[in-house]
Amino acid sequence: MARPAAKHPTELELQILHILWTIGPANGRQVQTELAKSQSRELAYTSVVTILNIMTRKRYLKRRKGEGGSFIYTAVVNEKTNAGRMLRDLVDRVFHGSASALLLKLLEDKHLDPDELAKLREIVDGAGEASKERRS
Amino acid sequence: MARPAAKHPTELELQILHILWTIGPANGRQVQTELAKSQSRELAYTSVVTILNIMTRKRYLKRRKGEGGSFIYTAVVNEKTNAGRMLRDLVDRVFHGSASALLLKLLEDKHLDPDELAKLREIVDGAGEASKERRS
DNA sequence: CAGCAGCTTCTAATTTATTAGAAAGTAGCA
DNA sequence: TGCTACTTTCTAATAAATTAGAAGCTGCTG
Repeated sequence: MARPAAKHPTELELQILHILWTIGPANGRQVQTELAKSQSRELAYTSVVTILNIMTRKRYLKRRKGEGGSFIYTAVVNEKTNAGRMLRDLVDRVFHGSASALLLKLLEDKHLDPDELAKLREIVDGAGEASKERRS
Repeated sequence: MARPAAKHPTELELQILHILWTIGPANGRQVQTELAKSQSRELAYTSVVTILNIMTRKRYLKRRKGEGGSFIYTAVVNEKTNAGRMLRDLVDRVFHGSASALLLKLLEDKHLDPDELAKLREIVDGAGEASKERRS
């Protein structure tokens, strides 16, 4: 028993999912173009299709015949759902199940850009108000 | 060019790091025992040592000769630093750089246990207060 | 000193992930 | 209809991750 199958999409798979979440159902050629454009990842067409088929086997995608004869791939996994799963996994594996530890880390992160920090404070203020409401 | 080296410790490596962060410097035998205990992962001694050496090569650990003749392994990477790195990576790769999106997801997570939720609110309240201070 | 109990290092097997060429199929057009 | 420009599928190679046995070294102990 070597290497268990990964619980989450791999890096390349995530990039492809991101493309499909963004532009919607697409064929291999479009995915290849988008990969080259956004991710600066120059892959041969057959490489892209190989990954798409593996992702279909893993049930990350489904495919159907399109007009032009080529397959159209659609993301089966939902972006939000996936993000939630991966976040929960990080909480479990890296923060030992403590969401609050993660939040503290998030707030102390020096690499956060000011805009994001402001937005974070807004959310945090809002949630603070909301919980004050509930308490009174 | 197949498979680039992983940017972060793999699952098994993370479990081992966790052990060393918890009990401090340890030899292969101790790590094996702890793995079997906490992670329900029964690995042969030589398997554990192989991983420890790979982790040493990757600069995750350093090792020195101990009294009993066996090597003592020490974590080089810091737990907080690593958690921060992995968190930032998740923000980038899964939440497209938006820490606030991650926070919203964290707050809406139905799988959070009540204790953690309470702690989250506390932090969020505190941060809310703090930012109110700064504004006044 | 011989042997054993322990360690390290070497070697190797398996699976996943990544990459891509070769071969085979298909549909439109000259 | 035969060529061409696509497509898909098959095959394969490489690297990392995981697992572990075989071989070799070392220091006690009877």
